[in-house]
Amino acid sequence: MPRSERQFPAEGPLLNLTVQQLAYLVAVADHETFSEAAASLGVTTSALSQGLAELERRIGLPLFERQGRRQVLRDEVADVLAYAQRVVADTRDLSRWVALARTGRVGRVRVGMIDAAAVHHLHDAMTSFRAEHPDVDLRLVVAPSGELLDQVRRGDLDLAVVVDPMTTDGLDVVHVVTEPLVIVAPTGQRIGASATWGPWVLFPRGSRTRELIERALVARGAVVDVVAESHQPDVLREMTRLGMGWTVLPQAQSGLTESEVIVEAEIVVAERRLVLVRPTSRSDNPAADQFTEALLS
Amino acid sequence: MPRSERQFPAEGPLLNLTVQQLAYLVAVADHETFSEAAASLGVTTSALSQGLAELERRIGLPLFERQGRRQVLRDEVADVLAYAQRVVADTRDLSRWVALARTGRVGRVRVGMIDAAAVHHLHDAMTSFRAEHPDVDLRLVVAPSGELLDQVRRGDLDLAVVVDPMTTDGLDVVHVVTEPLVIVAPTGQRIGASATWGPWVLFPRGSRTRELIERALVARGAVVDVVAESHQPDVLREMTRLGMGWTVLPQAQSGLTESEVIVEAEIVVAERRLVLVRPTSRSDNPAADQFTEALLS
DNA sequence: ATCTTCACTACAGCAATACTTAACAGTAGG
DNA sequence: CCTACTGTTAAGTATTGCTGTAGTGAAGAT
Repeated sequence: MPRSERQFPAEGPLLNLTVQQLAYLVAVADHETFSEAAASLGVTTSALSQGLAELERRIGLPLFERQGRRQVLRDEVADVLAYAQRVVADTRDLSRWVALARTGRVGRVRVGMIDAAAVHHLHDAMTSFRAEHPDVDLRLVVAPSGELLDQVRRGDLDLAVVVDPMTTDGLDVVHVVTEPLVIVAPTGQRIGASATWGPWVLFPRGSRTRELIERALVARGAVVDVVAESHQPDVLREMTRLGMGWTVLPQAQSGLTESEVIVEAEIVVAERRLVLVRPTSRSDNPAADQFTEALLS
Repeated sequence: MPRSERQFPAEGPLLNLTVQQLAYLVAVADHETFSEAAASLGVTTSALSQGLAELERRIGLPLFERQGRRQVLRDEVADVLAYAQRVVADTRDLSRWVALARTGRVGRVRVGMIDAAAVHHLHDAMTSFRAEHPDVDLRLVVAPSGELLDQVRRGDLDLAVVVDPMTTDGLDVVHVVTEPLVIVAPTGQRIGASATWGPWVLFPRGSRTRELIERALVARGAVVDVVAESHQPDVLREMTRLGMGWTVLPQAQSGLTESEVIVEAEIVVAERRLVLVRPTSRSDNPAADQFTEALLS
């Protein structure tokens, strides 16, 4: 159908109005004259006049009547004005919300962290972020690095703090902290030559940290015979206490104070880099940007 | 300020959105895919896609995320969707209201009538209009023709039924009814030769009907000596009963039945044309159009 | 594995819109 | 009458919104 033929929206499902035009109407209702109203909106009187004429045309009803040299709203169209005021007010609210959302002060951040990061390294940063951004909906998933990376890639998470992965396709990676991995011998045993170490209770096969640990142990000439596995450092630590075997843990989760570690030679066998990963195309979540900034500062 | 520089509405008072774009958003929320939504609105997918992209750009926040080959609303922006739904719903209501207003089924009609029209000639037409257009706010002013004409010219009335005026500048005039003006003699007196008529109790000087009456009486050779005046036909009629003098009244207000009038020769001295007047520029009040139609049919 | 379908996007071209400035016109008050 | 103040109209320009066509990439079929 040629659009020029339908002079009236009578057929039509919906009036096509702009918020701008409605704002004009509201401004005119709030000010004595078109000129004042136009000034209050920062447009020329001409623009206002034309805009209102267009609004009138689209609605198909006369909205104004001349009174002397001014033009005033007819009171028949109080309903239209009420509508305009409602929409403009709603839009103002939306604008404010958007302004907040764009600066990351409201929004949602879905964060993944491995346990060490959540509990030890970034706990304080997270609590202070919560305090400073109370309106941000912060959701935390604690899981092993591999799972978290998958979720970031799938878009289920906005960002994650994980052990530095090998493949970083489609991800932005920023270093957060490097933590030492320390050997923990069963209760009562000394750490001697690497050939005497073991057997081991370690993180499960497939885990990134396990990989780092195995490589480090092999490099030092240790035999890596694994007799038990767990994702939970607590569990591994307890097994060493029970004498089941040796383990290697992030220092923060080893249950050893720094001084305890230092007195033992050779106890640090490796280190792991914790990194923050985000999808590369991430100009899209200001709240996540804010969170990232909070973590890195 | 060059408009191209302000990339973001951040500074900005108000987002400039169109109802159309919001309708797109709502449609997308209601349908599985963009294609369906576009079809439901009768536009191409391309238009919908571009429209939503534009909306996204103006809001400055990502609204969608890809899921496989579709694009779905992010749930972070539930607020935006709620806003859009509110505005679209309001606009739909407005559209309906406007449709009614344009066909004159809602609105306001300010009507002026001289007493004879309101009470005798058009009473039935008005009551049936009320019944058929219950949502039209009908306001009636009863006053002499001169006052009503002024009010129509000032725009205080949408239309009026008055005695056919001499000057009709800026007014549309349609004939409604012609009514005879009959002589009423004081009780007990016969209507003889015109020279014997009088003295008179008549409508006030300045009244249009008075003018018609005087002219007619003079034309018939009567002496027009006026001893009392009133705008109210009842009052004039009563004065004749009290013997104060003769009068001339619209037949309907004379208190005489048609048969009573007919038996007397010479009793009809003139007639007056009642007309409906409206401002010439009157494509602007559908309710008034409807009312006019009701009166004339 | 490739082919097809689906769901959306990019681009060109065109009409309509929304501004600007400048010139105009009607009214009120000296 | 002149002036100041309304709002409107005209002309020119940038922006917008649409259609149609031609992609692109993901899911599913053969």
